[in-house]
Amino acid sequence: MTGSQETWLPQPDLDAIDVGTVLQALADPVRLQIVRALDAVGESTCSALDVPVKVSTVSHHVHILRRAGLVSTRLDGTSRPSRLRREELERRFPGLLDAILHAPPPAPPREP
Amino acid sequence: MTGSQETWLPQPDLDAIDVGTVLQALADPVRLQIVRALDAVGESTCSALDVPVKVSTVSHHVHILRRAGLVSTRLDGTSRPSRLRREELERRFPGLLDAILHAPPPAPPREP
DNA sequence: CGGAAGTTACGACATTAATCGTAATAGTAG
DNA sequence: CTACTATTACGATTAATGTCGTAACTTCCG
Repeated sequence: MTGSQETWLPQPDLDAIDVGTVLQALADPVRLQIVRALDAVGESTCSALDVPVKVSTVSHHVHILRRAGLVSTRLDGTSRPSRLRREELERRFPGLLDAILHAPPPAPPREP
Repeated sequence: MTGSQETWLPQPDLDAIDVGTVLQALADPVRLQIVRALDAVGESTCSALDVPVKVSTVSHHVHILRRAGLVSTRLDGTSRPSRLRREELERRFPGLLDAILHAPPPAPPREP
């Protein structure tokens, strides 16, 4: 049919992931920024992400996100674009990802 | 009427709290355990919580949770019982606390 | 086949954070 | 007023973790 036959980097079964692992993965500001960026663009490689750290560090963070079950990475030639595991996460932790991604930004401190 | 006149430890305005701060506070296993315990019993002091660390460490973790806007602490004589800021958290981050507290435990790895 | 580009694994360094023991503080009962 | 209890602030130690530079690896294209 489609003949897509895509290959993916090995990723954990979400049922075996504890919610604490997910929270720990999302605790880092850079990783949260990566998750938000992936939510916005849908799919991206490490080098294409606009984050204030070096590419090798981005790769490290994406690796942690993948181990925590948050993203899946596709093999496409020399490129390895990653995306959020939306549907699976919604089934495993209903409402969690949405609650985090749609959280309103903090109000600035009141100035006199 | 009731004349309760309760006093509380200073706590931040939830509107000024970033979701990243909340996630970072919940990232530690001990703190997540504390939050679950408070969810179960409603209110508790540091020394009454059943966690595998010393009381001074529990106090440290509760302090972090309070700074992150997750718990509020009441002054009651020599006792300082803390509780979750449920309603406020629900208004600030709808669905977040429930998603975390009601997350199903991980499935054990398949054994042959 | 060989050069070029993108990605990640590896090792090292710096920073952060968790934990504990002890001391200081505040309230309560006798 | 004094002894006792509960809590937290403080300082020190140890364990994690984020960051980077470099090298190795894979794929694509001429």
